[in-house]
Amino acid sequence: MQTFDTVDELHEFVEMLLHRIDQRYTIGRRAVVELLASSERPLSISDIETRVPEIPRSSAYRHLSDLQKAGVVRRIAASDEFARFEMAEDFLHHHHHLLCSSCGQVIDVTPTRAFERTVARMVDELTAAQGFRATSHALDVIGHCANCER
Amino acid sequence: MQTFDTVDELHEFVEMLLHRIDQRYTIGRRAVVELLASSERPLSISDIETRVPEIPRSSAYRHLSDLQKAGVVRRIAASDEFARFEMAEDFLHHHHHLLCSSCGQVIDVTPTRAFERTVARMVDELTAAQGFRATSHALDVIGHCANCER
DNA sequence: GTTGTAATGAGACTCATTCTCATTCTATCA
DNA sequence: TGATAGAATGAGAATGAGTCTCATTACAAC
Repeated sequence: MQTFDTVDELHEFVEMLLHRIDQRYTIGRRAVVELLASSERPLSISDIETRVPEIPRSSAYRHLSDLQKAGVVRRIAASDEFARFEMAEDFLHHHHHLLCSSCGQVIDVTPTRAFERTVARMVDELTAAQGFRATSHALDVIGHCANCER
Repeated sequence: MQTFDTVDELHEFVEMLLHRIDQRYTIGRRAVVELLASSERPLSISDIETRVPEIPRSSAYRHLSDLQKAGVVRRIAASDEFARFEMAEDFLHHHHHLLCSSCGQVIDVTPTRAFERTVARMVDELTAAQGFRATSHALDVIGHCANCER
């Protein structure tokens, strides 16, 4: 996992990942990265539109898709109909998601080491029999967030 | 978990769940349930359309949504753009999913008891701090299926 | 500065999913 | 058994998230 002391280091690393796939690190992409990196939780397109209204929708989608290809950003399918985006795990601690099935909110939670060791072992078992090569995993807990739970 | 010795018992249970929410168990819904219950893997709408062409798309969607409300069916967001459907876990063993990010295929896998005990404990820890009430969880393993892996 | 290529913005387009509404079924009760 | 009211259905229109196109703009390299 990478850690970044300064925002500049973050941007440098992103730039490197983009360069790998022959992409430039432009103003618009930088704005998206800055927003996602400073956000506590995964953001939907409309969240992004609200907070950075000067980026048009089509560009936002394109930036996210390019950043995803570069391994900077991760797309997650929530329990409601729209996708959400967050920084890839190289930029964050490995974590899982609590999905509120009432309001669609997504909350990040960090697992213990012990748990992740168990998960990794289990994933190996599960996939080996199927000839499946795992690249990542996600544990989603579905339920109701504190707000919706009353 | 329910187990069903005969198809009739399955249908009886589904009917009960539908009645709870004042819904009838009609021919169309029965056909959808029979298809999902006999399928090895989660099905997309176009899978369903192919195998039961006499059910129109709009009705299939409505049946699935009604059956989901009744707790008979579960909708899963795969890595590609379309949703897939399978019987709810009361009708199946508790299981997790391998998602192929190349072809979108979804494979069901059954975890060991030990693993699920660990998961349950972990889920409790994670959610308690957030005031989140968990109703279920899903472990998705993302990677490439045997077919796409060459 | 020029030039070739990549990135962007605006809006058209696609297509999975949902909605509408006229028609058909079905449970219930006379 | 028939009548009737409410529920379910089918066909197609509508919605809207996400993608694509293409004319314009920015940028890197010389």
